[in-house]
Amino acid sequence: MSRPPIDTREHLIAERKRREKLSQSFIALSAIIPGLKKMDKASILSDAINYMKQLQERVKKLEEEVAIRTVESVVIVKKSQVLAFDDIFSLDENSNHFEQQLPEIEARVLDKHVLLRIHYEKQKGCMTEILREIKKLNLSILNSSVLSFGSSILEMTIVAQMDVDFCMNIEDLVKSLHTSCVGLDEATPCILIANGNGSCSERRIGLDF
Amino acid sequence: MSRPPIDTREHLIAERKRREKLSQSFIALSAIIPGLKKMDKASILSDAINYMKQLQERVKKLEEEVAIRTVESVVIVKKSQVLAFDDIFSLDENSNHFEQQLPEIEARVLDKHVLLRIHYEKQKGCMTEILREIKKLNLSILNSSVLSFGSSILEMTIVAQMDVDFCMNIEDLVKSLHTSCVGLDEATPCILIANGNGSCSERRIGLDF
DNA sequence: AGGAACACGTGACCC
DNA sequence: TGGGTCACGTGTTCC
Repeated sequence: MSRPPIDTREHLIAERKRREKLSQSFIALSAIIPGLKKMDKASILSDAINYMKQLQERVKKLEEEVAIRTVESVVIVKKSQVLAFDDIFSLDENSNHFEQQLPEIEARVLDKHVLLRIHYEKQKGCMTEILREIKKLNLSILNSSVLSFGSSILEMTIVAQMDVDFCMNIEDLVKSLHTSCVGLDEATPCILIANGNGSCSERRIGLDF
Repeated sequence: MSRPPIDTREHLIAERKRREKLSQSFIALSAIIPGLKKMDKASILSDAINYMKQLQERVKKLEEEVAIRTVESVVIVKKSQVLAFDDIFSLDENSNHFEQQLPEIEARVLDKHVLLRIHYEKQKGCMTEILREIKKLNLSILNSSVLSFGSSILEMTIVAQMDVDFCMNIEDLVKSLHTSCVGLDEATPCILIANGNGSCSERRIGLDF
């Protein structure tokens, strides 16, 4: 208490500066709050609080959503393929460079079901071979579809159920199928079946599906 | 100017209340700003401003990312997704969050052929509606497949041929179909058809496929 | 009118 | 010791 009022002038202008600074901050704050009608300090503060809480919740929700979408999106594509995606965009979309990264395999799991999608180059008997590989992995095929895309590409979609002794994780499943698909490029034993009408049909050995 | 200082008391306590209210607001504001060290008013305000701007930018970026992940397909994968792939494997693969990001649409082109893959939640009539949308876009459907995945998800694969007047790029095609799929969530006109045997079947209006 | 909001100058307090 | 911050009471202005 009791100080000599010598520096009252300095104190005065210092306090003015401080107030001015605070006022500017209030204005700056009000400027970034959307939909602010009342511009008095109390309103600015309370609206800032509400708006900030809204933003925080929104960020939280969006982050959760992005995390979810990150996990789910594309599920498991091989890194070697993924890294090649950048090149795709520099190319003409109508050109068919897709084959160069085939086969492309994607898997996703829902409870005991597995959805497999295999995009690959047509080869004789490859479809049955793949189904066979899937069965080997303790998956029971529920239904499947094979669509021809262009003249040389197949789009195969399979829904399968995990058998009780299925124990692979999804990544290994994809890797295993990928290996199997690539292995099809090498010679695989075939036999020719006489159809009785004079023609022949090709058939793989040991097919049980 | 110059008012009789009759009501100075009321004025005094009113001003006190006002100040108290402002102080409380400052405290409340400071409470929701993370990492705030200095608690003086100037710091609270400026930190609030900075933090709020950060939040706004973050929301904007996250929204963009979610939009990208929603609209874009696996083929048209953005780099931001690709870079996140490493994280996928550290998460629980068996959780089924898939429904939350549906529909997922993928398109790829090969000469005049288009391969469409639509992964989405089952809804009455959605399949025919989607086929109809595809036709609207000047695409002739060559063949299609619908597989049920789990109890509520459909995996639809379609190969279509571009009509002579097809002129969309692949990205717009995906966006357009996405919009259509999302639109199916809202009410779409249906009529009930008497089957003659006393039962009824639901049918969409205006189907031409 | 009379309530509400503001800026001001000042005394006190704290590193 | 000062530079920075605060709360206070007051005068003024606006609706």
